[in-house]
Amino acid sequence: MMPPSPLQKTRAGSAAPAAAAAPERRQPAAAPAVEQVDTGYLETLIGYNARRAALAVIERFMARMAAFELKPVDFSVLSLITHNPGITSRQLCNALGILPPNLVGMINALERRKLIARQPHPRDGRAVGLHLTGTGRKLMRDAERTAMEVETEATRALSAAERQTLIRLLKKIYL
Amino acid sequence: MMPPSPLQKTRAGSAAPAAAAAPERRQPAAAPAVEQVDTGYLETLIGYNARRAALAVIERFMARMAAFELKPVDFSVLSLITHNPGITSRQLCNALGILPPNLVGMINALERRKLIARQPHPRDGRAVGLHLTGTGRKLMRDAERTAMEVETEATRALSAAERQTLIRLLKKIYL
DNA sequence: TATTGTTATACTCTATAACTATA
DNA sequence: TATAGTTATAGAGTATAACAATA
Repeated sequence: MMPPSPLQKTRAGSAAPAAAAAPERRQPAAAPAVEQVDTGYLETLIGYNARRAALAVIERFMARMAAFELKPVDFSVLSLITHNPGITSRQLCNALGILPPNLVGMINALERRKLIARQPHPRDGRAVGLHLTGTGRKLMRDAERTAMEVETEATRALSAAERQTLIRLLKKIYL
Repeated sequence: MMPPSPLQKTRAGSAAPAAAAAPERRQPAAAPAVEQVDTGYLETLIGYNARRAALAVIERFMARMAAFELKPVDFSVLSLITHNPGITSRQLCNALGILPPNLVGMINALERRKLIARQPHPRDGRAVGLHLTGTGRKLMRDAERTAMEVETEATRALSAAERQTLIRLLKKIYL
């Protein structure tokens, strides 16, 4: 997806030593060169850190879910259908922040793969209820187990308590 | 950017009560309707929470930075140049996970706005050092102050200690 | 009149191949 | 030969307008 890059840290405020190999010569007032990139300032920002962390986890998630031919958004859609049988397209859009025109293709593709089936909505003739097929249920059992494995791998550096804390604090940001 | 949607919570595992208004009638084996979308399962996943949180903060960030005509990536680029005068395009790409072809247009646009200037690299004839202009420095003083205000707004629900903890845990995920 | 699902379409973001000039 | 910067271009993701069917 994106080369995450080591992001080596230096403490902020340093003016970058120009030439490490020639310490004796007085340099003219030339443009300095950067030896080690200082990302200290950006790393103080919640948005920067949250995005980097999300990308790191999602990259790992994508690698593992490729076996099921599921992108993160496909997994999210199937997961919501799994736990909300009969959910409508509109409800999916609202829950996931997807615009209706962009969901149509995903739903059609999942239906072509026989993972989901459309059924008439019991009380609203405009809406269509979405349901997993047997094949879909089987796939999602495996996919959700894999998702849990990804969780374990991605949060390997965290204790169980830290993992709980992280999720609690993230929810306080976006809820 | 994206309607974040309230994301009302219900506890997981419920099979969705079909008709709230007609409790007496025995319903035929029809497709159920979903009254309240249950996102409980997705909310147990770090990737989901990190992405939602990142989008929430970035949305707020974009709204405030529009006054400076800076998108998040522009701010990141200018901020790295600010704290690393003489940084090269390649170093920017590595630090931010941007592919070189996609950085060219951004750099050109910032140069056209007289916010940055290219200077020859002191030791590598292929590379170009990037520097802020006076205008760029002035803009970034205001922009970084605004970024700090966004931090305060976005983490309003967190204590200072929680904010520190959140950043520390996020770094453990992606570093 | 408002809403669900849909089509068409545009815009942005991200990714790959290939070129040039310098090392 | 390898790397920095660049061009062109393809693909994925996200956005708005407008329509038919139903409420």
